[in-house]
Amino acid sequence: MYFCVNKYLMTRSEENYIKTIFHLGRKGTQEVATNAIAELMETKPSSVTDMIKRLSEKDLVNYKRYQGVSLTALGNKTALGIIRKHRLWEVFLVEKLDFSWDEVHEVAEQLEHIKSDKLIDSLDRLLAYPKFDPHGDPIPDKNGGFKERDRELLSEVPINTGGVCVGVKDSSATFLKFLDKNGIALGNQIKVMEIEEFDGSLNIEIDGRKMQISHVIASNLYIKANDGI
Amino acid sequence: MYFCVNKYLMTRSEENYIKTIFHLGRKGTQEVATNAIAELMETKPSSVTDMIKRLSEKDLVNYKRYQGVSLTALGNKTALGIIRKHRLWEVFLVEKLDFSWDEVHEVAEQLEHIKSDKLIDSLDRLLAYPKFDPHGDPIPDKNGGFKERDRELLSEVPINTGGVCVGVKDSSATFLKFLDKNGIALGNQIKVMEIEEFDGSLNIEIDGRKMQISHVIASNLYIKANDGI
DNA sequence: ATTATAATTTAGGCAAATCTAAAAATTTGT
DNA sequence: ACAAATTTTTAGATTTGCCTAAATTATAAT
Ligand SMILES: [Mn+2]
Ligand SMILES: [Mn+2]
Ligand SMILES: [Mn+2]
Ligand SMILES: [Mn+2]
Repeated sequence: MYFCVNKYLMTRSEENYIKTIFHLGRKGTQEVATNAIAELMETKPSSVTDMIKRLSEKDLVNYKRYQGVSLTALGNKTALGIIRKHRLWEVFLVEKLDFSWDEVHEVAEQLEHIKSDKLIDSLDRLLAYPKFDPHGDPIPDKNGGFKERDRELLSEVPINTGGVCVGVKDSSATFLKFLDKNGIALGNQIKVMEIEEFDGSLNIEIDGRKMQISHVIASNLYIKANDGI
Repeated sequence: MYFCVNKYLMTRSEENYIKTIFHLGRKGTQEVATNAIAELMETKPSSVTDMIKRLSEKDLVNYKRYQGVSLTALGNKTALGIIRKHRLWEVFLVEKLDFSWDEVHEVAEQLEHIKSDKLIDSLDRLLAYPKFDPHGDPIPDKNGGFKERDRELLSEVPINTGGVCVGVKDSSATFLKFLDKNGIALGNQIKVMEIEEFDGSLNIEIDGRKMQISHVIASNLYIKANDGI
């Protein structure tokens, strides 16, 4: 098949594999391991091998036995398309249907597989072309254009650093509900006041209010440091 | 399986069969034939038999070999849930995303399978609880409540009858585009002025404008007759 | 009442996506 | 360098959903 724009022929399962490989490929720059895919997708390595072969057949991934897998240009573009849909739907659910940020992911996992360019582009327009999803993750544009916002983990910045909370690393419902309960949200001004040597916990000031958070919490919050004067 | 609320375990294919059986069951009051299902779903009778057995196993349909099939109470409720979703999504596409009424069906066929009560009920609220979809078909409420609007085919009403165009029987893109081209839309006032004996074509007045339409067209337009004084 | 026709079901097979168990290749530890 | 541990792949089975071809049952025609 020459020039196979296979976007519309892909199964849901294939799309989910491509998306997972994309996410795993971002972290390390190297090839993605079969076991890593299996673990993240809660499936068996043998199933992964099967699927990888099919994806390789369709020119979505580069694959050599025992050597791990990586996305081709086509695979990458496909992944960005799915992620665009996922994140736009998440914005829709929050902005238009009053979902909370811990409820959107599950439904977006389904909606991201709906096939219609017109649908997703109209949705984009309805939402006024948002650049970030409810968890602070960037939304690829129509052409897969991606602006990775420059941000740092709260746990990694030096003392006295102030900035805006712009994202979460873990976007599990558990963590998000924890943040809600403690009044931590995207957009808040956060300043690191003190770091406990003993357990790495942080004393922070968040929108003027003082509180203490564990290292684990801090290592799952992204801030964008305030512009130095 | 006792008390199996299987709504969330159903496959897309199963849902499509249930929906088709529902639609076919509405017309004639009797059992639905295997061949009728196969034809409407563009599949083979043997495939239908296969699926019917599975659905029967799950208590969604009543089935006796060679005797046709009908929905159980559970099957009926399931069908109404899917149709509710389909039609609400169609309204969404037209009202919020500026789709035209001939573009919505295909996408709604996909969206109707998204599983989330919260999603569909929020969508219902966003749309202000619409009672009819863009083609004039009634939208079941949360509990499957259905108000079949009383309406008649334009081809069946006597001469001089006037009424509002409230629906289409055929909602194929071809027919809908034809109506667009000829300035016929839901909400128009239509009055039958004359019926040609030769070919059954009708002279009508539509929102004041006179035009002639074939019998085929008239037999695919529903009107609600004006209240007599 | 047979026979012909039509509808439906069965039998057997195939592709996608998964699994378990076993084999093969790679990596690690000494 | 070689054995042990780990990772990955293969082999073979299962389920869903579909197909073709053949058999069965029901219906219509004479
Ligand atoms: Mn998500
Ligand atoms: Mn997100
Ligand atoms: Mn429709
Ligand atoms: Mn409709």
